[in-house]
Amino acid sequence: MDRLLLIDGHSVAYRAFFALPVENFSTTTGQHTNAVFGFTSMLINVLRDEQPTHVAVAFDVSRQTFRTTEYAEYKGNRSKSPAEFTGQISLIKDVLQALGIPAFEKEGFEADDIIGTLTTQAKAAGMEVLICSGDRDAFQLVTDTTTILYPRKGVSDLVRMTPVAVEEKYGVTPEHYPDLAALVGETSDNLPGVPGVGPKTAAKWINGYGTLDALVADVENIPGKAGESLRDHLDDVLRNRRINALVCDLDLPAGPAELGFSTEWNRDAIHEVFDALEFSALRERLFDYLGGGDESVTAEAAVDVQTTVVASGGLAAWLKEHADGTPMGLEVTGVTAPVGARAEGLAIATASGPAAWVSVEGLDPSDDTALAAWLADPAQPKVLHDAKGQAHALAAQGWPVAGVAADTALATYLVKPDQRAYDLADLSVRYLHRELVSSGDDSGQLSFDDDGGADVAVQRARAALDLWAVLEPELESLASLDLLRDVELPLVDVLLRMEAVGVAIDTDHLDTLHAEFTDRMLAAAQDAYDVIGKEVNLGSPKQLQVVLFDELGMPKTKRTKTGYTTDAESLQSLFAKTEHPFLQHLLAHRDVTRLRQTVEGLQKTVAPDGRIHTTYFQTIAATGRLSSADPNLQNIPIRTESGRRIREAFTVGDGFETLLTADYSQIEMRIMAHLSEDADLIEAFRSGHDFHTVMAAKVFERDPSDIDGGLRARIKAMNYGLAYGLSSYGLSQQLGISTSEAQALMDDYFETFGGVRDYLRGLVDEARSTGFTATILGRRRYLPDLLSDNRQRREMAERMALNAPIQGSAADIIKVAMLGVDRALRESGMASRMLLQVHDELVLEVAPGERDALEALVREQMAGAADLSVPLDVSVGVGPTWHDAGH
DNA sequence: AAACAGACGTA
DNA sequence: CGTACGTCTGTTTG
Repeated sequence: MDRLLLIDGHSVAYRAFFALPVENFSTTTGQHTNAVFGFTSMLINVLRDEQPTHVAVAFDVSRQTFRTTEYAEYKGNRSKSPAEFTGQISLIKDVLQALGIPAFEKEGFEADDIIGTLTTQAKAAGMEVLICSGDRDAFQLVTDTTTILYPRKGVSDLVRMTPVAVEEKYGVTPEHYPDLAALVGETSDNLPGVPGVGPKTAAKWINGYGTLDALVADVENIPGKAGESLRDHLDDVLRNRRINALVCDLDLPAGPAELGFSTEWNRDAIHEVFDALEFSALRERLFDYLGGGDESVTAEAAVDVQTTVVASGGLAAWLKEHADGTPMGLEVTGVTAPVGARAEGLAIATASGPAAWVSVEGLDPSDDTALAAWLADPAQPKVLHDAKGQAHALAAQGWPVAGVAADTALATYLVKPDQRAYDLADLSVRYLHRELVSSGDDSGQLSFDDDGGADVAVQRARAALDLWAVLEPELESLASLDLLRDVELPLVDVLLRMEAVGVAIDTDHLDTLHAEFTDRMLAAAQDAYDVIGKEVNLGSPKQLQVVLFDELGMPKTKRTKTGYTTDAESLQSLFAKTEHPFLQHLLAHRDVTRLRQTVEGLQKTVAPDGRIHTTYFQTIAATGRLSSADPNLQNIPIRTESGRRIREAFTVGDGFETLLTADYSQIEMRIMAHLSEDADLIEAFRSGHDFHTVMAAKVFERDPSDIDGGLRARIKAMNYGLAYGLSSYGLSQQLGISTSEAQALMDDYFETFGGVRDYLRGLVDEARSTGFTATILGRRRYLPDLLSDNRQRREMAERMALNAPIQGSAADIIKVAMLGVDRALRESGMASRMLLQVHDELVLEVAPGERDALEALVREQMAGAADLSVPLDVSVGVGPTWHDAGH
């Protein structure tokens, strides 16, 4: 049967534009090509996977259509398309022309109308139709023979919208989809729907009445609030329905039968276009498809990989042949968490093509030995993506890893620290222009994985290796190669061991706390209910708002997106005004509920060894800090007495003498002193007296003995706020003083510490001109928003620019300290070990008899982690629990 | 079931 | 209207 593929060119190109970062797709002449790349990539995939016999692409011409005449605000919310996008549409048309695919456009109409018309004609001619569009209006065309390929995310993930799929998703048949859309509205087209009517209600109505017309005819009898709302907005609905109906009888220059698609291409034309776009990888994919037409062609074919599935007893020989001291990509599959880690398979890829897959199960003893030796050999460089988890898996099999020459997740993090995720498949597309076959492909019908993920793992191993080849010069040009090699990479091993060791937990103590907090929670809730005479869900801000502002008539607090805040600070101030006892019980309930939650969370994560093993993430925080998760041990309470009792549950483990904590005092202000070279600030630290008092004495020009608690508190708040880009408003809020007083305080402060003022100002200025900030170790953070027209974004970026070098340098320093402590511990042969890092604090477990030596070692390594113009002060505490060891 | 919002713990 | 995080609960959306 004939099969017609219709593509909404604008919609797909626009999706591609936002799915692929524009900065990674440009020609040497500076032409942006991300949208062209994404569009072409999708086109090739669909041609390959769907094998259409006829193809056409439809484009929008301009914004002016019969729809804007009907309703001037149609798509009125759409901002102008970005400058980088304009121009790419015409390049897409060049690609289409080279491929002999017709492009349609029609003045006054949208691409969807062209698609509607061609679909109608094709159906009449008995053709099967596939529509690729990100515009939901097209759903009305879906039938048994017309399917929409709707991009779910990015450009490679297409969902097949069949009649069943549409009905499953929206609860109505495709022909009624526009009825539903008319009721619900379409934000992207700026078509408001009926307020209070969502897809559920709309579907119920339409299915009840059969059609929108029947519903409208009986509109007077629709019950409830929703019915009233419908009557109030009936005109909108009818207008929406007129607008979202596709025109299916346009006069077009060609009909479906004339859209026959052939791969008898003019290869010269294709080469010319792809050369100009610098799409070498895509061209290969295109010609692979042309040449083979074979179902097994995958994107993998674009690189030359010869996978050997290593049979039992064959690994030693394979390694002997291929492990020649040049870097190899490694990917380990299995369980990669600190607890329960297990390696299932390993893929090893060489840069020249040969690759091996080996299954851990049933590994021959000679293979085991050879593999262990290769893994542990520092002279056999390995490149991994996100090595720590994989190293856990290998360690669990008794295979320690050495010679990790690069971790491409860490490398990318140093290049782009603001990205929250570093998925290898994404990076492969971005940097290598290569798609990886994904393992968890739920939409993909073809799964021919009899080697337990061999294909996927081998591709990933190779991708990591190739990615490093791209990233290494990039890091070099950023002067960040040392940071990777000397800090981030060696830190992986330190974190690995900290995670594996974990921290001992007194579970009985946690149980006691849980019982106690539960009692207090129930009591506080009962007290609160008694005051207002009924039970509400105290954990629901929505219900609380009803009680506080409607029923109790309290003054309104600060607005949130959905109402008024009920946060602790606001409840405190409400209590100050009203003295209503409900507020006290509510606050008490919040506090103790929170503590109980924290305890429960900890209880759930205690491993069979009686210890908690957190996971440290090294690529999350844009400033360079670590983060801790599952559980987060960097936010265990300390401020309140009850909270501190939770720290009593973190104890010294069996066979060890005590816990030791060591933290930097005022590290961020010290970094500021060093970087600003402000003489007074430096002197304040060198004096060795109470820092905030000395600072206050300088600002207020008094003797330190004349500084009272109030003055000290003001300067303390100022000191802390400084590196966050504190405003006079923020300072006034914090101190409970007027904005003008706060401003005066800031003025005095900056007059005293002119060097600090100049430094901070220079920081932002420099970041604005270079586009980034840098820490003492050269860790960058890019802040393009410093040039934003939007004031809020710009000011946010300015505060980030103030904070990033300070917070980031502190992160650099403690990372260096951790490496030093770890190295010194191993070199001295001590049995004590590092357990936790909490940004400026380290927690260690002291082996018997090592207490004094360990303290000296830790002090030396932490204080010596950076050479600043002020001393790096370290305070140390010792005790059987984290609470006792704290200070 | 997943995503978002609000709240709140740490440095 | 102060930076950087992670996690819980309730609520809305798909």
